[in-house]
Amino acid sequence: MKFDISILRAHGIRVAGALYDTMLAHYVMEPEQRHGMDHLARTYLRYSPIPITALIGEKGKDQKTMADVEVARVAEYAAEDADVTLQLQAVLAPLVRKQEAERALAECENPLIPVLVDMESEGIRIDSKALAEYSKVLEKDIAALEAEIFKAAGTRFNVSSPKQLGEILFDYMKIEGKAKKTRTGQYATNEEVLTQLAAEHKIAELVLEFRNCQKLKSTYVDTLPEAVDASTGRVHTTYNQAVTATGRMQSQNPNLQNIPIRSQRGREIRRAFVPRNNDYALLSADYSQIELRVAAELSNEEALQQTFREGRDVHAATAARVNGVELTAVTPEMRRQAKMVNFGIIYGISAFGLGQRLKIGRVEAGQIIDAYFRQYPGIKTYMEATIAAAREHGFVRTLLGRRRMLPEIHSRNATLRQAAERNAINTPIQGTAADMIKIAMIRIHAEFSAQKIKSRMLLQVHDELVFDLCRSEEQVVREIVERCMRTALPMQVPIVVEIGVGENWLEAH
DNA sequence: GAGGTCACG
DNA sequence: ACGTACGTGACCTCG
Repeated sequence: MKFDISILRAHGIRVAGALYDTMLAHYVMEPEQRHGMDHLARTYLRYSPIPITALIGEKGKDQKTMADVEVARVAEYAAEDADVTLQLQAVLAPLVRKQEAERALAECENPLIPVLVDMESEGIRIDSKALAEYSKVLEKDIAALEAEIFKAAGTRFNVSSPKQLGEILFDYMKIEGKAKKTRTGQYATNEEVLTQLAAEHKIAELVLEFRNCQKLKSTYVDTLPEAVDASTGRVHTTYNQAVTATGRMQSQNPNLQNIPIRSQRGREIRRAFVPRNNDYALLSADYSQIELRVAAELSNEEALQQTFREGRDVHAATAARVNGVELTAVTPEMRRQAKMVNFGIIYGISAFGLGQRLKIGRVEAGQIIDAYFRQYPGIKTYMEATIAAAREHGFVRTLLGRRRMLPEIHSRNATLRQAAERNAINTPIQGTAADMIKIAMIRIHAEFSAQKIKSRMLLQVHDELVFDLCRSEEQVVREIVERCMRTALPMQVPIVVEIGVGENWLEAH
């Protein structure tokens, strides 16, 4: 457990119990300290005989304010020797109020706690047999690739060691004069470098494929079956709800938010995520282009909003505008560039960064950005206003009021300062999308309970929710999930949710 | 435990 | 001259 109990002592608080209010921690503690608290709080809730509603406060008649909730806590805690939470509340609640973060706390984070408790307890079923077979396939591929690599190199070495690989490629084989170095002076052998080399040198291609197989095997195929809980037969991840800088969640031990999908070899792993039994299927619900829609909303950029209202392909529409051509004249290359620019906007664009991604010069990238800002002036205004606000206050907020402090915004070091400026632009966008899906999760969970739905929410992957779908409930579950996700936050821009159902996670997409 | 790499949104 | 696209977690090597 990473949590350091000294934080309690620092506040002059006697340590008598473990429970703590996750979200209060979010606003006043460092990430390292929050991490442990977050886990402790939910572990406690899962095993506590005290009703959850008593711990987190029930919306309703006589529990309307935070102070009211405290009354309920006092009663429950009187029987326990657990005054830590209470005493911390006294110290921290005024801080939350001072930060005007009560909405994020009351509407989002606190009610989310029991939802996550249920999701973690529920777990997800995986097909360990299928993974074991896939492991054998990968093992053979890896052995064959390794043999070919040794042949191409003319020597044996540890292909998994970036240091050894770099020395073989650039010193022993001398395949390239101008080898890139990493920060520490070692040869860089990452995907970008190897892809460059692959055109001329077969060995680079082989190493990329070796790495791909090795990654899939060691991180997913061999590891997931080991994570199956002996008593439930399912994989139970741990979610941290209040650790990241933006308000997104994390999944760990194992991380179920980075299961492969982009490569053909990788996406096969999703076939091994299966429903609990034959009466169930998996349902996946995705927000479409959520961060770009949030950006259009926050910036009040009329043209971008209009594109979404008309339900058009936003990247193609952007390409048409920026290039000054008809929609029908947009080439795939133009669309690809426009997509990169749209992503760049969300990340807090820079000419250098865009140029690198598009493999074009900084000046040319700058011209594309200028053209973009001419077409979408609201985006430009929004970026400037956001940075100005960050400078004034030292922080930025999401729609719900979640804060991110940005002390580096005043740094004399340009690199640090510019990074803070990109954070200022990105955080309200990424964080508001995070607020939105969290609220959707709370409402879906509530409606499932009220209607005694047997289907269960299993996973959250930032803009996607995955459910064990009881087949007889398909219609009603589709309706609840789509509506709760679409309407979680009131927005001018239409929110679109795409839903798929299948025999496994891959087919549900 | 740091560094490098790579899986995801 | 420098050097960034934003947010994460896990695995492997190596000192």
